[in-house]
Amino acid sequence: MPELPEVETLRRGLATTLVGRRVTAVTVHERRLRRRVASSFEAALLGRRIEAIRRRAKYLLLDLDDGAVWLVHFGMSGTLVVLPATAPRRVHTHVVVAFDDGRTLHFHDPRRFGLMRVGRAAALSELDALGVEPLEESFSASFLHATAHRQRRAVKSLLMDQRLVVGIGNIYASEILFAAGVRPSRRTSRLSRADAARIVAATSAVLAEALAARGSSISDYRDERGEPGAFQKRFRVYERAGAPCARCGVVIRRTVIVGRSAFYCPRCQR
DNA sequence: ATATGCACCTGTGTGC
DNA sequence: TGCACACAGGTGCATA
Repeated sequence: MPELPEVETLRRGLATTLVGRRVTAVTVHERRLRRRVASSFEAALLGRRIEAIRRRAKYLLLDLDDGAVWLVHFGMSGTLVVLPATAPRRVHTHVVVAFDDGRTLHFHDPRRFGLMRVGRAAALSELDALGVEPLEESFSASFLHATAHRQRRAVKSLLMDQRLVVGIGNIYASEILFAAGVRPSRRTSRLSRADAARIVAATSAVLAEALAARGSSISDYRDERGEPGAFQKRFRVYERAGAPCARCGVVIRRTVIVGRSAFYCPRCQR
């Protein structure tokens, strides 16, 4: 579910309520997530204080006062919501963590593609092979062009490859390529330096706009207060197959690239 | 080494 | 109404 704008929105919201709070209870109702929740999970969290909350790629990292990190990934359908201690858990609420101010954090994930574990930062292998952050300067036109030039796959698959650049998933890949005027099926080997520059500029513009809208809510995504984002109202191409392009009026198309839907305007994107 | 396919899950919408 | 099927904000492992 969440891509960078959704995870970052959650990070900001959770930071204001959870930093400084101490864990008073941990209940795991279902251990079968993408990886089995370790039997040591509860003990690793119990009694710890949250010192900071960071984001890397689509992962949330909660720094604990003993130096360990509580790592969360949301898969396709995961959410984290802050609720009163009395709130009932839902069918797919798999983990409930209580804090010393009486609030609880519910991890809800119907499809169970999410991840929840605690470990030393250096031992969290999920973070090892991640690429550059798309809103940092290291994601530059020269970097993208050089990387793209060495490969010949569809550019959309490159933008979604977390080993190169992180945080961009299926929604934002289509939206970024529309903003850049590049067709998602374009071979990376045929990207010009100017194309790369437009993709980098479009990436920061689209992600910034999505962050300002507090992310996209199609079905599952909610922020830490249970509120949906608003960027789905501003989709230019995603899930708009058959509708007219807002820029030129031509009908938006859907195609499949590496097994995922891609949406584009056949006139605005070449 | 690099690129694709498929598996992991549940829920929802569509068409017969 | 029931059923089959396609599809959904992701990722990691097997396979070509």
